[in-house]
Amino acid sequence: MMELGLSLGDTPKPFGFMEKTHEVSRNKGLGFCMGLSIGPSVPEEVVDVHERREEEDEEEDDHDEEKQTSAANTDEAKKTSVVDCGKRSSSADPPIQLDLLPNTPVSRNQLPSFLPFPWTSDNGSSEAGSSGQMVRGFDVNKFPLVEEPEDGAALSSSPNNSAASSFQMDFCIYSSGGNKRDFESGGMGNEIEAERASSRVSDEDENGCTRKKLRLSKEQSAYLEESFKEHNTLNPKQKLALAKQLNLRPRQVEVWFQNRRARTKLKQTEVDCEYLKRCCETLTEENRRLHKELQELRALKTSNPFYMQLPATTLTMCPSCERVATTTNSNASGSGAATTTTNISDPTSTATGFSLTRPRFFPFSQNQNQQPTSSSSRDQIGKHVEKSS
DNA sequence: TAATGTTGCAGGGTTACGTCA
DNA sequence: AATGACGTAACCCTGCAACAT
Repeated sequence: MMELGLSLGDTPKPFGFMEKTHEVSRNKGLGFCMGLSIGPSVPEEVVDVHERREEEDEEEDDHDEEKQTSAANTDEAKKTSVVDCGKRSSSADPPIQLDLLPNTPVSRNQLPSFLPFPWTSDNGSSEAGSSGQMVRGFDVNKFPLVEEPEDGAALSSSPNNSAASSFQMDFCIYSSGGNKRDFESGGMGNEIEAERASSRVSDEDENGCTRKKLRLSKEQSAYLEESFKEHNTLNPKQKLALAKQLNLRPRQVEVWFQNRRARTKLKQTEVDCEYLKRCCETLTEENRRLHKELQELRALKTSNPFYMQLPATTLTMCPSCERVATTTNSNASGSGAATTTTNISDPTSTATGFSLTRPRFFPFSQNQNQQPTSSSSRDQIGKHVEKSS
């Protein structure tokens, strides 16, 4: 339980960001016990898609096997990892905006629509149509190989669109070596072999094959980004399907998602820190104001002794039902038993152990007759937390 | 049934590379 | 041309959960 502060002033202006926070706090609570909460949880649509994805994995896997035989071929995968973006205006596509807010709808038309996801129902339901789209978007068989100098030069003319993505690394993948946990048994075919091989890259310092940083193309990044918005984690089938579609190694897809999650978390942490900083500043200012009001009230009490004989209004927070009860004390001077009337006014309040006494007449307040209302009382109470200490 | 080993995965941290001002 | 900042792909390590023995 956290003690609540004593507010003698009128209702200050509400804080917009606290209003917004209430919605967020329903999902994942962090921060103050007043429901002051930050941080998005997993959006519902993400969960839905993820669950739907689980159901569709089986049939999509069959589709992938039919559609992506060339990408599964390791020889082909070694030769090229570029995607066919030439038929789409890649440079005209707007950059993908990172959306950290869970309830913010993501406009699908912000993103390049050249490819359906292998796990979406659209793609899974109509194999022919999706397959055709896929061919238009990422037909690796049509694309010139990177090794060929003239074509490769044309591809990577733009520094930002380094379409010759993974050739340098792929060049030394399949030579030798092994990794600590990559000796699992089970014949899953070429894809697993490719993934195993991709895991060995770190060990390939001999033969002059050091770790080479590879920039993904815009199309690959955009597709991965869109995929990440659908679900921020991958199961093996999703990983393989994405790798096939983008002509990347599954390890690359896996790493990209790991890094993407890390970036999201880092960004969210920054947002949270900024928010908490603003909260702290707001509370500090409110505390300062309340102290000032308290001093003024005490000064007024000493200078005008009749002032405190006015009936006072008490707001009491019911710990059980978490509602604010308005209590009118007919004898605030303390000379007799007080008769009280109670009105439950705020069904949304969550504070506990809250009680404040406020004179009906408040000479230095701006809104003298304003009572804490249901829309803002919780915020008011929340802002009074830890101020009285 | 508990203990132990294996495997896969996610997260945190780090490194190294590519890009840009 | 050199350089530092920044973004990010790739990696390493660790912990955890699921599973098998």
